[in-house]
Amino acid sequence: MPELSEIAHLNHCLEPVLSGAVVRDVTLSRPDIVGRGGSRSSLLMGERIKGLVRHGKQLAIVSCSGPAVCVHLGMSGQLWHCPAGERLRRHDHVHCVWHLDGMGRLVFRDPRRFGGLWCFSSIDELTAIRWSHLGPDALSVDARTLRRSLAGTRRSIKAALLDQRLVAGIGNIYADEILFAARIHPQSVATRLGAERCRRLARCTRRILALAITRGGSTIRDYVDGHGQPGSFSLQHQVYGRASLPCTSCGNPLHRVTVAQRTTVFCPVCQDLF
DNA sequence: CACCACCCCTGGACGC
DNA sequence: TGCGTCCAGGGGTGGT
Repeated sequence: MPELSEIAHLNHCLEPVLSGAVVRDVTLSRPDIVGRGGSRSSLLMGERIKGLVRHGKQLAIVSCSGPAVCVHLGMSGQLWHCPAGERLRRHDHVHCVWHLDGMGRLVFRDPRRFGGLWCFSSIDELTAIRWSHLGPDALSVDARTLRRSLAGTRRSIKAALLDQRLVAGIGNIYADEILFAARIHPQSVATRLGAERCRRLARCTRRILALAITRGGSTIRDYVDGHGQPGSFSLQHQVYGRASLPCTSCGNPLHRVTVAQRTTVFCPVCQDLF
């Protein structure tokens, strides 16, 4: 389940490999995964790749002459580089393959098809159309911005953190991990967090995500990085997937509730309700 | 406008 | 072993 950390790690893995590569051909096995009426020809065919740009959970592949493709991995999406001469590790659910001139292939695979590709004439157009409604990137979110965002909503803090319009990049796994680190109950009303707790929340958000990036992201089921390697942050999850197991801090059993239609695990002792 | 329920989809876990 | 059922969740949509 790729979130910001997984996409950031992907960015680091793929950028050196893709920068300067020329897209010789594109195989689009499932045209319906391309949004905005895009087609095979609008997927950077013949373009030289300039670099990658990430915002939240989304990654843009930007070409030197302008056109850009936005990649969203959704729930089960994978994007990896297959070096020249190597065979694809998996063929099932591979929806798009970019054949790079002398540089192997870039592969997009997404079994559940919650992800997709979107074509734009430039990174500016992509930013204006697709990213304009997203909040600031969670990796560098500051307390003041976070507090301003939270002040305008009466939802639970967990629901607010998952809302990409307020902060971009936090998914279900890291929302729980961040709230545990900040010792805030997920069902706390967002507006009731004062300045001090917003500072703590912003600090924990940046720290947890940055730590996860250094570990190569979480591995839950499908996730692999740009080289096809699984991440290792799941070994460090304090609450996610640990319902009824002892809290790593106080030893009491962790609780499981549903918040904003998402499974939520927290420690009722360590995390205060506001 | 704010918020919530529902839906899309498939693979894996689990029970019988 | 094999089959049926349930669950996971990002984000779009439509209803309240």
